[in-house]
Amino acid sequence: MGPAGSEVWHSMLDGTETVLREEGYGALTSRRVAEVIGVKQRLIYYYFENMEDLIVATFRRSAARDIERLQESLSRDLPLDEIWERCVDNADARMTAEFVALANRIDKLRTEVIAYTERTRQMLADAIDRNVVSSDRANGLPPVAAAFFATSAAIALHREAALGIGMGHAEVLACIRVFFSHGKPAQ
Amino acid sequence: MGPAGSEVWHSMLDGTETVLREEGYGALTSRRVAEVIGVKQRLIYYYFENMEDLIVATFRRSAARDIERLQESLSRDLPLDEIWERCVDNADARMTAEFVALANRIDKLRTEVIAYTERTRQMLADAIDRNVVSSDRANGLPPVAAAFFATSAAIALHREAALGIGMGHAEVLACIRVFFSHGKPAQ
DNA sequence: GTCTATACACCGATAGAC
DNA sequence: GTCTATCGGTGTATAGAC
Repeated sequence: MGPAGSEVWHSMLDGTETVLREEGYGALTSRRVAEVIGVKQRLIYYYFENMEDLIVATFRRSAARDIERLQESLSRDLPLDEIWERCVDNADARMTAEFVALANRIDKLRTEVIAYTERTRQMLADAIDRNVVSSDRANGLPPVAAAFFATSAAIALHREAALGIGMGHAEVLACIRVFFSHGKPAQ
Repeated sequence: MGPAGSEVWHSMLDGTETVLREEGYGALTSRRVAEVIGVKQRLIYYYFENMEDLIVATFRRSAARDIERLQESLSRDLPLDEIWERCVDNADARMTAEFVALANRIDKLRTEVIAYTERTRQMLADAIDRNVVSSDRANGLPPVAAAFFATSAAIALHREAALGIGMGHAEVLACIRVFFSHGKPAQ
């Protein structure tokens, strides 16, 4: 077994991300990852016991980075609209969708995806709760629902944009910006 | 080539839907579809030139049914909340997500998915426009954005439920019900 | 119309040289 | 650590009997 955390190890995770993002999980094979990063297929199995382990490791690294970045945004008490910008501009939305699809048949990955989803939803809901003025809450939109709508919209926006659909996107972005700009300015 | 519209032809589309819904597009193979409907794999290629044709035919039939059902709901001037119930209770939401994933790599399918998405969004937006009272529109939620939020939320609800995530779902459903129950009663 | 049988490509994973 | 070579399985798609 090759060393986890080494340069080659990281490049294998990079290759996995690239294939997932650009070609989807149907193209995610050990041969394809090896080709993308310029090594021989056999080497994948020196660093990982099997493909599932490689996939789980890739998601773990990606999720850890995401949560770290989100925490950093929140700790600096950024205005909500900036947090939203970081969510929707996240180029990994397509990749995340592929991970979710894979989670339906890889048990170890499902556990990770569930934990990541619930963790980030709670973080986003807490941030909304701390920052959104009460008039918005009077509209009957609890923070956790706002977090859900925002992330599900972000995912759908990316998915449709990838297909070439733009209908209603401008209106949706405008609505979310208005909602998130109702946050109190950083104390 | 076997006759399109025959009993066997329809059962092949049924099998494709079943596999997509229950196992995802990673499991969608000619062998699997044949097994599910109880015929030999060779027969698939008597009725369809290749797998892509089978997939496109399946989506076409499913989309046509969806639009017909939506039209029927709208023509009877059902209250909005009933239309929403039909959307979110639609057992095909999982299947639709798999079609979208497939559309990223099957050109003929992408065209169909785009047309279907834009058509149903317009229909839903029009229905909202006709039925939602003006106080809701004053909140800054254009009909097309409401249609987008509702469908993206419905998709995310199904996707997360399939993984075993339920966080915030009750709040989201309550919000949508409240919004849609603001519709005027059928004239 | 439906079948058996099969060609060929590519998959995950492993043996073993260097 | 990285390689060549290969096994068994499974995918799409086709040949040809009945």
